[in-house]
Amino acid sequence: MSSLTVTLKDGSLHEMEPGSTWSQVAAGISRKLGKEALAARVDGAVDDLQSQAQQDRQVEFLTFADEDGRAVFRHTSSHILAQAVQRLFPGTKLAIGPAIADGFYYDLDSEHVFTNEDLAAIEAEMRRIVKEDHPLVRRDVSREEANEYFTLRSEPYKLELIQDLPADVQVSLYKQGEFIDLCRGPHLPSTGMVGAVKLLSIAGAYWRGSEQNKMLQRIYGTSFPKQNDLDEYLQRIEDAKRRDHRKLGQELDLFGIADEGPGFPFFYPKGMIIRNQLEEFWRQLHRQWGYQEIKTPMILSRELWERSGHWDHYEENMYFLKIDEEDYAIKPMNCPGGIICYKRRPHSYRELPIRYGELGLVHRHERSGVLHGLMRVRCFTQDDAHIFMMPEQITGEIIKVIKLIDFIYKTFGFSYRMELSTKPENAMGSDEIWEQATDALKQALEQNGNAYKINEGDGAFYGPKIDFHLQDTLGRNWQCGTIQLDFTMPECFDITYIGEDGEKHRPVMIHRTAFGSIERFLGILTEHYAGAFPAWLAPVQARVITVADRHIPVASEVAASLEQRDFRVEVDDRNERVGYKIRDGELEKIPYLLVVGDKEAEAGAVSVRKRGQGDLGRISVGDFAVQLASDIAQKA
RNA sequence: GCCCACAUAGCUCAGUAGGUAGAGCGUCGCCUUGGUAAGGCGGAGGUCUCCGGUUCGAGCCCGGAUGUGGGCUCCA
Repeated sequence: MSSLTVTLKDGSLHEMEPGSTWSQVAAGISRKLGKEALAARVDGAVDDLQSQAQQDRQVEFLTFADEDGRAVFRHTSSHILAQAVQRLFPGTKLAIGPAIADGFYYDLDSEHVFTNEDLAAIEAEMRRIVKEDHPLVRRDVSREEANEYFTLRSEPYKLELIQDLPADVQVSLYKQGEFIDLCRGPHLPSTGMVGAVKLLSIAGAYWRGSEQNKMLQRIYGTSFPKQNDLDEYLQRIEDAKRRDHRKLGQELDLFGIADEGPGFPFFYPKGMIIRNQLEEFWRQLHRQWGYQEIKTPMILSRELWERSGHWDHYEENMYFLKIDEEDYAIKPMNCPGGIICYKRRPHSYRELPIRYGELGLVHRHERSGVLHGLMRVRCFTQDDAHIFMMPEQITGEIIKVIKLIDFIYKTFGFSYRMELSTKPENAMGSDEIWEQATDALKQALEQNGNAYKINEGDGAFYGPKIDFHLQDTLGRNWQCGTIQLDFTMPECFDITYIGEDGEKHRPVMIHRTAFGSIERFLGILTEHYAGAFPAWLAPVQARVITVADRHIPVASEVAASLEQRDFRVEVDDRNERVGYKIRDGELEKIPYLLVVGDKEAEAGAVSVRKRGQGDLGRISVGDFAVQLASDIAQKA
């Protein structure tokens, strides 16, 4: 019988025996690939290595280095988790157990409340299953057979899943040892390939993500081919914890949240310096980019919020109050205030676009369970702006905003991705207007050459939006910047401009932020820099350290001279040894420590110690000032 | 809001069989005047988150509230 031919990733052809599996094909290519391959991508679709190889296919072998390969690896890990749980806790009902970014989870329903001690036991059982090295065997079955099986096993969630599978989907089961799960696959050939597993946490999760449904118990875990990789990953998690902005905010005395104000952050003097630097940077940039700054009131009348649509569409996030028997609301957004500014007098088309920037403090009611340090709070300062323009200015203006936001993120070295959110259920305005606005955003993105993902139904109630998502050190994404295009509010507030023709016309609005929220951005920055803020942001840029008490006058002179040049300087004249004060300064992550003793006093110099780099030697105060100024100018 | 866990000095944490609280760091005082990541000695500092219960007696056991953490849901 003649051999079969498949095309490999690099375009080369590979001959193989009829009836061989992808696994055998991989092994035939190289020993290494045979060992490392986890799954095969056949004509674009990921398949089991155990599947029979077929003639004339494009095949690519996936290893742990591939995202899809990792997903298969983790998916099999989640089956092992479920198997272990059912061995130790018979009667536990299984919901779903997918692979996620850095691991996997399984949602379980059990009378038993799982504890951390249970996790250790389950983990041990998982290792046993790995050691037992069960092959995973796929079997396609009829719906009737699947229903029968899971009815017999009393697995209500599986039955519900089967019922909701589209009619044309083949139902399949995967078996490993005594354990059988409903699963589309693909899977590793055998449980023995899962080298190292670790269960990380237990959390509640609603069945199918809906609060209407029962709360299940979710066990999170991760797995790697080698113990070493797992250890490295766990180390990374530890490092990330050390960078947690809540911890650093406390340690560096920057900001915090008191029990007296859940979700309402406090900024201490040092945190305030960073904040003010960010805001100064923002103001300077926005002046350059043609924005004018405004400030609008925190409390405005019910009538205004009814008109803007917030009263109907945003009520559950708002705080209300009465003044002299009249209803008022604390602003959850700055836009109505910006519109009132625009409306204070008529505008000519010659003035447009008008860009009103506002660092506006907004309050939003967030559910108690979602609060998280500075990242998720109940009051925050949006670096907002409202741009009023003619319809023909839309694309150009949106591209400008994208460029401005890009410039800001690059200043901090952040990577980000963009998402376009479309009309939500709870929306104002007609479908036509939404389509027009959404198309305008798409056009700007495409014209500017930006890649983006579409997020159906996630727009603001008044318009579609482009969101910017930054990635933090834990790999979490934070929504920061946003650009929202709005045809609705100009209508609600009946705002106009006088056109070339002398008639009134309706302007279009952009709502946008770059930082998103100063608070969240500062939280992200704190983690990004691990608290070691660059000199332009650092609360203390240099600290002068005295060697002995007799150097206090010289140290004060050095500090005064630097302060005169507008640097943020402190003197540590405590009666302690140099080593002690150095250690303190390093722990406080101060960019420069300047040691002043006899030698420096005599030479009119300072010994410079740069954060993380150690002693750089003696230079004059003037030279140091030049160096620091250069760091600040470069935002380095 | 929901599930689970946690809440002890300014901070980080011990407190093991219920018998009216401990350490390190920080702070204050004294000694030391020391050259690049912690000198020495001493002192002060706590209604053990709050409310209620069990008990002769509660930091510890029980119930509730509040807050925090990990998630779910929701968002900048």
